[in-house]
Amino acid sequence: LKRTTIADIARAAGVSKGVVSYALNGKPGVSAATRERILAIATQVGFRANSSARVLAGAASKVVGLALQRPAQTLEVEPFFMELVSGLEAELSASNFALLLHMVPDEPAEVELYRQWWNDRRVDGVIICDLYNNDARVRFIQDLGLPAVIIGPPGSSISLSSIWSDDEASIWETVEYLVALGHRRIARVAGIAELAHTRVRTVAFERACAASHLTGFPATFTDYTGEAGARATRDLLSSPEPPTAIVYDNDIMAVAGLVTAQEMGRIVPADLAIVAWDDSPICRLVHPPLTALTRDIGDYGSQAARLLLSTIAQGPGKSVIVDPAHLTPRGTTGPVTK
Amino acid sequence: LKRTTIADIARAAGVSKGVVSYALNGKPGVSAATRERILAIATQVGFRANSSARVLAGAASKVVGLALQRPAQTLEVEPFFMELVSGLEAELSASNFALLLHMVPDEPAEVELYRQWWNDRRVDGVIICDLYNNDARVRFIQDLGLPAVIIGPPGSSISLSSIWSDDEASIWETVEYLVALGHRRIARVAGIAELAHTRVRTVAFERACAASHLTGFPATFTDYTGEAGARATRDLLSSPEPPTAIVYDNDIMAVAGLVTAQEMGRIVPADLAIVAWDDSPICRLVHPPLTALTRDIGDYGSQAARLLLSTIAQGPGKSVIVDPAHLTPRGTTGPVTK
DNA sequence: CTGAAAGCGCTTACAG
DNA sequence: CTGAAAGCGCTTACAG
Repeated sequence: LKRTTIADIARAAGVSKGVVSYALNGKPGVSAATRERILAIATQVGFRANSSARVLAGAASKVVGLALQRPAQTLEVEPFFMELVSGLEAELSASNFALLLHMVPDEPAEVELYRQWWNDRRVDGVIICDLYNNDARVRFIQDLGLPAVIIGPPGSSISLSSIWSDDEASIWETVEYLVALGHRRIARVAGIAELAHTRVRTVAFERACAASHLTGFPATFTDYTGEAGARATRDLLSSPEPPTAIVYDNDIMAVAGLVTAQEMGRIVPADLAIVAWDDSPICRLVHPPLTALTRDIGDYGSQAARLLLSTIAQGPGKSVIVDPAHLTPRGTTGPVTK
Repeated sequence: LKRTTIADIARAAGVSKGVVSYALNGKPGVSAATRERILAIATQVGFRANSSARVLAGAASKVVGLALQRPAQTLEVEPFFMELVSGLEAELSASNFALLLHMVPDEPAEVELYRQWWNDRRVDGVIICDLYNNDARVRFIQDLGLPAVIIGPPGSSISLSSIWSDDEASIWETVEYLVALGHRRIARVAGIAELAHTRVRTVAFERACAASHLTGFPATFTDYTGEAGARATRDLLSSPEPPTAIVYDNDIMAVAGLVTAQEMGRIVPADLAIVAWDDSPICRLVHPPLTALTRDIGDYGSQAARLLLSTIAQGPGKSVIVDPAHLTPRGTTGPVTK
């Protein structure tokens, strides 16, 4: 099974390999007639340039890499992940870029992967997800010189491109809405404390509560599982001064919280209001359907892809802030009844 | 930023490039002392062989490809997908193979991707998911000569390795269990009709019902969404002779069915028994928790990876059948009350 | 056990 | 506008 190469095309067209390369890559220096002849032959024989050879000779790989830490991150990533990848893909494939997805067990493996990718020029750039506080990857990627876009709140002194959704605004919108409904005791069941966006939300939540003179509940940090959500809810509702509203950092915990509250005899939303962050089909399936913070994750991914492509072409751009998640009121929020 | 190459290592070690290559790849023909010296230098400078060059020169890529059709498949794939990939990864990385994940919009794009992958030797083999009835990909992969493992029921005259879970056994177990509880009117809300495993389940369900002399309900085919599950449930419960039990082809539809039944005033499981296929955290979160068909998807993935690695090394193996999904009775099934 | 060389399939200056 | 050649960084027969 001999593969077809540019040498074969060159022979068939009666030109040199170099001319074939120029024609195939749309570079100048080939007459229109020759170019057309070459393209016709290439199409006819179904020619596909060998990408290893292309990359080895110095061409761009036209591939964008995305490493995901697993399985620790599983639950956090699931609802968000697929939509983000869809959005990335849509934008990338429009520019003839491919997305290379790679699962890694931990940060050292992720960093090693970046090193290898860049060493091989297997990717032209990468997307960095799930940013931690003082994330070591940022510095590493910067030193490596690998073009990158960070999806997450821009930390201090980052010279990488970054994109993120303004979680602070969403928190304020949520707290003010609940306060307007008469809630004075609002708790928050948060995700992993070390994640950068968790911190942003936590700080914003404290400020928003303080602004309305609420006696704030300390955030409960979890691993995003339903079990953790149920436990946190049980603890909160069992306390001497239970909250009248709880905001959850993901949909699974919100569903678990809803079921837990109902099991404990609470009527939702009369006894307890519930807000889920990141809407999903599950939020609409439960009863009553969950009030949720909704955002266009696919568009988030598309914008990240656009930013990365421009970073690859012209160096790091400035931070982009996408539309924040907005409240979609459904059946789990209402005025305080007591 | 000059990259380190085997030429640099060779110079430092005072040997030729060929010897470095042999030493690095653990091939014979190098004295222990030389090998050790070379390895020490390579480790010290953090040498990483350029994979494009390796592959271009004819080495194995040590990469396994997995193409996923999106976004049409989104919902079907989500619950199952992550666990499968985890299992694949675990087994592959133990053998120093990487997993290359690629989203494609449709079958032509998927087929083109296989062609490109194999043309470039970017992968040593692929995993084929979401098998359709008379799937054209099977024939294509076979003709291409690309090592592959099919995850799904082996069709007729397939010479590719395949692995699948015996859905027929799970269907029989479910029907017999429901019959033992006294159910005589059992319906099934199925997934996409064109998927091979859907057909296997449908045929098995009809046979199992016939074996117990049940007047079978025709399967309702859906797109796996909660909306479709709710609609199917509404239709079934509104019919003159409604079922007393419904089996759903995924967790989302089962949850939607449960909520729909409750909205229609039915008590679950007294008025209606519900079984979900493929267990998930959501199944345990709703109230009452869903009786589900549970299987070890991660192990399924690991076995698929093992089969592919052996296929790459020694050609296609025979079909592997993994443990079927087994019933995990929870709160949505019980004896018939009327 | 080791070295020198050809070759994998491209791209890209460099001459004409 | 076109051709001949060098080079990307490896692997692998082929000699010694």
